[in-house]
Amino acid sequence: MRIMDPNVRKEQILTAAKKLFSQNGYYQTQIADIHREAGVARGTIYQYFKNKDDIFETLLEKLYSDWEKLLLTGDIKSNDYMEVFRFRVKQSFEFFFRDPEYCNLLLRVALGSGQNFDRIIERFNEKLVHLIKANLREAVNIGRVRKDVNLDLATNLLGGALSRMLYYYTVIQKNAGFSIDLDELVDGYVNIVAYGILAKQ
Amino acid sequence: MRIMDPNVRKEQILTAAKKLFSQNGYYQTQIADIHREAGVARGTIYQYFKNKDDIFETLLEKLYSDWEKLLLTGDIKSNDYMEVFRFRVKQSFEFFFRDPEYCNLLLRVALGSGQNFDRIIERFNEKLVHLIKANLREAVNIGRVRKDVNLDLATNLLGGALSRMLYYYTVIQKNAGFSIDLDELVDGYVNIVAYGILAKQ
Amino acid sequence: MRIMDPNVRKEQILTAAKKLFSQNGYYQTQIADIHREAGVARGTIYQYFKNKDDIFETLLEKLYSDWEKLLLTGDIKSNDYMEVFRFRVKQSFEFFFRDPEYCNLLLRVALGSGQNFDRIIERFNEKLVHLIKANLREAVNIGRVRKDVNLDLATNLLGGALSRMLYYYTVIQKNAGFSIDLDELVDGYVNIVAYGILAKQ
Amino acid sequence: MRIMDPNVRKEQILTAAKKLFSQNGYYQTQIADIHREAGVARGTIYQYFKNKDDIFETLLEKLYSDWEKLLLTGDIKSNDYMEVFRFRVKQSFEFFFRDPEYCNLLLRVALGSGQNFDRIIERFNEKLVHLIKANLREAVNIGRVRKDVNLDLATNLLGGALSRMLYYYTVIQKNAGFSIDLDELVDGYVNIVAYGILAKQ
DNA sequence: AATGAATGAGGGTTCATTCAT
DNA sequence: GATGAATGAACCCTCATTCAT
Repeated sequence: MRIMDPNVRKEQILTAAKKLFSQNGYYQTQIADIHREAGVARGTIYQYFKNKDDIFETLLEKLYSDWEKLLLTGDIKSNDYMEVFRFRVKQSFEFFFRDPEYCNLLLRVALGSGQNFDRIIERFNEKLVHLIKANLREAVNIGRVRKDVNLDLATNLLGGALSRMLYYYTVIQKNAGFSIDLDELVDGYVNIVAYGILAKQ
Repeated sequence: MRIMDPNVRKEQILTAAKKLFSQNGYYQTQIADIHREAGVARGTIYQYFKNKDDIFETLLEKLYSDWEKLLLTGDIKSNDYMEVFRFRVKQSFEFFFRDPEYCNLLLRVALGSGQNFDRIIERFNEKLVHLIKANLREAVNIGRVRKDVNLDLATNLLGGALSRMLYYYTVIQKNAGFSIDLDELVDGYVNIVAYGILAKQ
Repeated sequence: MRIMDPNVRKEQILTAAKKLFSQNGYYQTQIADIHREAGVARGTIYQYFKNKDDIFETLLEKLYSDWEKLLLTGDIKSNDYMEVFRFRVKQSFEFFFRDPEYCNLLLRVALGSGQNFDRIIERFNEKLVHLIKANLREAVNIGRVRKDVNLDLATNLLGGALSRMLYYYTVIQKNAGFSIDLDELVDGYVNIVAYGILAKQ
Repeated sequence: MRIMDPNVRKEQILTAAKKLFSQNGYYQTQIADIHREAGVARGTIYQYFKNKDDIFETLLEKLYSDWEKLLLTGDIKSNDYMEVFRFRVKQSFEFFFRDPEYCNLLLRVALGSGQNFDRIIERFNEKLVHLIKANLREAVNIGRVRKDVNLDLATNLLGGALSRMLYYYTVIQKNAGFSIDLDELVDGYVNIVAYGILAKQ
């Protein structure tokens, strides 16, 4: 029994929980697993978290606020809409590449864990949608994006494509041991989204 | 309750299960809920299914085979690659519009239900990826699609965009009571994917 | 595993619970004790009762309704107020002599088990108080009881004396193996209450 | 928190415990509640008390010794048995009126807290019974009390009546905000016990 | 002496599955 | 085949107590 800085201890538990939730999902991760993985007594967990839900929510809240922070910082000054867009996309890739467990947690586990966490997921969604849609709208206004694109549709298309790529390249491929060139990915994404896949005639 | 045609009875159970799994997720749906919803005794369920997993898997297998059947039938003869692509996309929309519960089941519930069903999910994925990738490859070969697109990347991009749109328009919007013009959706999707979002300069 | 008439099974559980609650109190009786005593699986208990509280409450409700039934039946026709009073007192003694566990449950366990069951205890109290007080009031009106007795005070005095005697003679003495003459007890109680303890001068 | 006179600290804890035990009962009062209420660290409690039981027992012992002290002091010299009896009863009322929490603790909480404290409760009982019975016996001997009263029965009757009145007037009525005239209560009690409730014919 | 983080045995409850009817 | 009562492993959470600081 070693007394420890409460923040460190809390982090210790969260780290274990993140790993296990990400690996096995919410319902297939037991409190017993977490306390074992964290090297902490079972009861200790309940000094830092109200219950299992609370751990999971804390993880998601942290993910959300980290992401939000990222979006606020490191802004780019450019007049080219595509440049800005490219920057944002790269940021997201970097963010999730650094922490694939987060990626898995958000894009798979939380999504499928039932209505308990719908509210939180919704917050992510809204933020993402808002971000893309607002940018798109502006780009339409300045004539950079075609006037005939349906904003809602485009937003979902871009968002879905991004999510899937994040998931694929950070979770699936990385697990398989592939090394990936970030810039290549981002370029690939932006390119298709911008110009489509068709060859020029 | 009367004795009944085994197939009908099985269907009865599956229908109830689909509704509940889709609504509440795998772990938050109890056998008790299913038998109540199906109007069947608790024990009866175990005469048609080995266990809870089996029900869920059966549902997914059915979804898979229905989808496969769809892909085989109603083929289109056209020399235009985009025409074929458009046809396929519309098929998918139609398929999931007809049965939003399936859409939810596949795109949310199964995805987030842990490793138990990874194998099945993987089958879907492979099929979808193969479908898109094979088509893309051919399109590249015949010069319809740019040679510089990364096939893997494009596949994930197209697939992710499609999944998200399916989920958004069949589950989210439909619940909100919106009526949706299918052709508009498909056109929107194909258009962006083909030509990108940028305005011509 | 023997399937059994649900009412019998429920009674089986209640009987075990009554014994244990009465013996050891609410908090010191575990569900494990009850299912063992009842010769029933742990989970079975939850098919008949929502939770531990529910078992206890059911027991008290049953006690209450049995008692109520008793009070309604077997009425006596007599013009003598003391005769009626005597009859009621004897009824109560008989009731609790027949089931000392009930007596213990009500007069000790429920009373001391915290606010959870206050509402139910209160019901008993109100009924008892009402009963005594209403009778007293009438007896005052017809001039059988002194006009200068404070009704509230007398009610509590009579009730408290009765409770204590019930508890003493049904729980304590009976456990000690004494055999008791009911009529003697009732006479003793009524006599003191009616004429006091003082010798005539 | 500063280091403090051990007796003061102990008192601090006991005061908090008394309030909480009296309010919520033994099992529904947690050590956490007590240390919070006492404004003392959790561990500190265990420097003054062996365990939770010990706190409760200390409280009861204190109650017992306070009561004993009361019985020894302030004696009355009178040849009239009823005068002495009246004095004793008034003493008890005063004692519990001054400290309703004690009254609740003894008459409800301790009574219902299971066998752990039976021994202590028994001591109270014995003392009370002895007191009443001894006095009664003497009163019988000097011809003040009827020879035909059953001593055991009368003792329980008088004790039970007194307990209930104490509880009713110190806990229930006081909480309801009634102000009560002590002498009236005592007179009422003694009067009924002495002369009964019946009107003289 | 005082603190409060850490502990873990223990208890209530859930729920998939079995099986006597 | 159909039923639903019975089962008990499994899991979350509480809380009295300990002990390093």
